[in-house]
Amino acid sequence: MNTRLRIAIADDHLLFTEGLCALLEKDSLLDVCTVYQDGKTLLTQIEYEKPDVLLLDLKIGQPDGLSILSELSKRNLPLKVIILSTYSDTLTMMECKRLGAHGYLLKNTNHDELLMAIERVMKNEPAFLYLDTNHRSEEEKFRYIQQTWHVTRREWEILLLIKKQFTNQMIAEHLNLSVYTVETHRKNLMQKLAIKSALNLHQFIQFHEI
Amino acid sequence: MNTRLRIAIADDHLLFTEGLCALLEKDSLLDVCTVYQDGKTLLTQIEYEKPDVLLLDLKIGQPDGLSILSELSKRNLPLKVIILSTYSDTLTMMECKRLGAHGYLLKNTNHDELLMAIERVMKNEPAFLYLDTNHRSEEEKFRYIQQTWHVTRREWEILLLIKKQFTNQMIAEHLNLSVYTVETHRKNLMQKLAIKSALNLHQFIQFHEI
DNA sequence: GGTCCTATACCAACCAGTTGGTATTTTTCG
DNA sequence: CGAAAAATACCAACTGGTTGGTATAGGACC
Repeated sequence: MNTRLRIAIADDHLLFTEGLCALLEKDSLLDVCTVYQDGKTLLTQIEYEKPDVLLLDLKIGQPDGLSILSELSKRNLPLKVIILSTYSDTLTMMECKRLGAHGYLLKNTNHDELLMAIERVMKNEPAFLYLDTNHRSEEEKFRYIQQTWHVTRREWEILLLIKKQFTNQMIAEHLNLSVYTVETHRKNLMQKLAIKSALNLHQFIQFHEI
Repeated sequence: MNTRLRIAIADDHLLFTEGLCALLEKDSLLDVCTVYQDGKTLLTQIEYEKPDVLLLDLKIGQPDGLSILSELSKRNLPLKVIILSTYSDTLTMMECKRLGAHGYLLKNTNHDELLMAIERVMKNEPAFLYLDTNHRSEEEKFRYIQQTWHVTRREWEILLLIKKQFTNQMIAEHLNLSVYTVETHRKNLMQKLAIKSALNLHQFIQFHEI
């Protein structure tokens, strides 16, 4: 059987969904079967539509994206859910993964990355932003992290040492810096990554397989 | 093809390996093909012996267990490695997992658990002490953790709250205790689990899927 | 009744990271 | 060259966890 993949979109911004439809249907292997503009419709109708992949905007209403995700997971349907979000917020991403999402993309992603993500989830591989790439080189990882969160080279170096459970003091000695400098880098890192504690920073590192 | 599984044992205590052989060969599906008494012999001969499963004592010498593990991982053989260790030390366990071990058992495990672990790794499932059981109930998890590390009921409760990133202050309020009491419980927990920092405690929680 | 375990509580000193500033130098790039 | 970004450095106040103590009350088990 070689029928076209059935894609559903859940987003309450018509202009966005229309654009996305046009984009996706250029691909002869994809078929956008439905657009849901609210959560309630989605939850009542998705079992009749039976899409293969759902592109779900987290900010959809009634109920919200996370509730939908958790409800869909409970139903155990043969459905891959890819979250489309505007925020590159790791904790949200982790929550989505925990609730059973198969992928997580930023809305400023491009056509190719979306297709790749769809391809990946259909092969049962995770498609979480950068998470799906633990085979990339350090340098490639850095470039991705840099592009997404505007992390600088030095901050990246420090991130690698934090990963190794170095304290600020140890990092300072290792890089021949003042502890104050390390504090500053760390502070800036946390601001850029929207992270609130050392623990969350470690979770970020683990999640992104840095 | 339904040939017997070929098991290799690497341990420098003859009495232990002999006992283990006898135990394993009672099972008609298993065949202990080799016993290695040092790391060097293991590394030179294992590719000729081609066992399906290696039961590796971490404390074997020349080179030590962790080096062997890392070397074997690099060679990318069709071989499952189950670590046999005397210590229920989570950090070592995590290190073994990172270095590519497929399982990790304590030497005081029993025949059944060993067979189960072998079965699991042959199905490509991890067999790490308690890790392989995220389908068990909270209560079963507690009993296992309790038996392995002598964690008390109250300490367990507090562990569950630490997992949720509650601070000591929040835990105290939640359980109507003094912060001091929570500190004490936490202190005892860390002593029992041989853990040195809040971060390691969280790693323990994640590793054991508490 | 005595011992052991568990749970509770307290304390001071300490360590590490966090926050919200300021400020200077060096590098990069148009 | 000049502006912006990056890297460096400093500081005080604060939060939260860690260490190494002590101590008491209530059950459980022998």
